[in-house]
Amino acid sequence: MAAPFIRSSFSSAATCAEPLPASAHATFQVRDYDLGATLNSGQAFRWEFRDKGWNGILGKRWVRLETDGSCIHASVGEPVADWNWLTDYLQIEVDLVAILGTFPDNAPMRAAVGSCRGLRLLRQDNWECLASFLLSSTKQIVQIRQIISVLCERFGEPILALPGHPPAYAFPTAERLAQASESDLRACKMGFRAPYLLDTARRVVSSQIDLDRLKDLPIEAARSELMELPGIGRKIADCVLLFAYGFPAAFPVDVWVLKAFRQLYFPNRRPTTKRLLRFSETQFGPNAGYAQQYLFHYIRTRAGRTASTHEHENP
DNA sequence: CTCCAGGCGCCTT
DNA sequence: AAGGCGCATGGA
Repeated sequence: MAAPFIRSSFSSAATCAEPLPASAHATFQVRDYDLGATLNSGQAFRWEFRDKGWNGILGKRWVRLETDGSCIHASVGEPVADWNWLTDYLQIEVDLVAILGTFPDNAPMRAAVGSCRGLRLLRQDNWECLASFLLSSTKQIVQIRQIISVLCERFGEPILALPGHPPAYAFPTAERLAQASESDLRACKMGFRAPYLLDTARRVVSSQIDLDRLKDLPIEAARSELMELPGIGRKIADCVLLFAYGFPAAFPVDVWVLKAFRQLYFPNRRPTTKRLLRFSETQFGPNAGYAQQYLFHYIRTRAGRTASTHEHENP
C-alpha cells in the first residue's frame, strides 16, 4: 500500500526512539476526501458543523476538523503526541480510488459516486457504534443525534474542549449504562429501545459477548454473535460490521436503500430485503458496503432536494 | 391532523 | 419461510 499522506505539524526527522512532542494541532494531507459527506452521511451521529469546521468527540478526546480540500487540520482539547487514533478513525490512508474501482459500473452507481466522490467509511469504536445504531431503529437521523446527545450529557464522562466551545462528554461506557435503570434511559427519549440498550450493555459488561474478539471472526460468525443481542437484527448488525469492524461486504438494508434499489435497479418489481442482499452479493463486488453508503447518501440528499423543490414549485 | 423514520421481536399463516 | 403488527417519540 502507498505511504500515507500524513504530516503532523511536528513531524521532524526524529529518530524512532525519540517520542514526538505533544501538540494540540496536526495537519494531514488527503486526496479524494470529502470530509462533510463523510461526517454527515448517517454513519456517525456526534459531529457538529460550526464556523466552517466539524466538532466531535472520539473516545475521551474532543476534536475539531477543518479542511481546505487538500489537507485536514485537526485541533484537540488536550495536546497529544500520537495521532493514530484520528487517522485510523478517518481512514485517511485508505486508497479510495482502488475501492471505487471495484464498484459495479452502472448508471446509478456512477451518479452516486459523481455526487459525493471522497465519501469515506469511518472506523468507529465498536461499543459506541453498536449502541448508537441500536438506538437508530425507526428514527430519523436528527432524532438519533438528539437521543445520543442527551445520553452522553447524562451518562458520559466530561471531557476538555477548546476554550469557547460548549461542554463535551464522552460516549457512555457499557459499564455506566449497565448501572442505569430502564426509566433513566427512557428519560433520554429512546422509548422502547431502552430495555434493549440496557440488556445489551449488561451482556457486554458480563462478557456474554466480547466485542473486541469479533474482528478476528469471519463476517458470518461476527454477525451471528451481534444478532444474539436484544434489539440487534440483521440491519443494525451490518451497520456495526461495516462502520466499526470494517467488513467491506456488510450491507445494511434500511428503508432508504430499499427505496433506492427499487427505484434504480428494480423499477417494475418489489424485491424483498432478502432478494436485495443476494443481489448485493452477486452484483456489488467485494466492497458492496462501501458502494451501499454512496447510494444511501446519494438518494438521501437527492430526496431532500426534490422534496423541497416540489414544495416550492409553481403551477 | 396523518404519515413516517438508517428495525426489531413476536405472532400468525 | 414469509408476512403483519405494535412499539415511543417527534419531524415534516
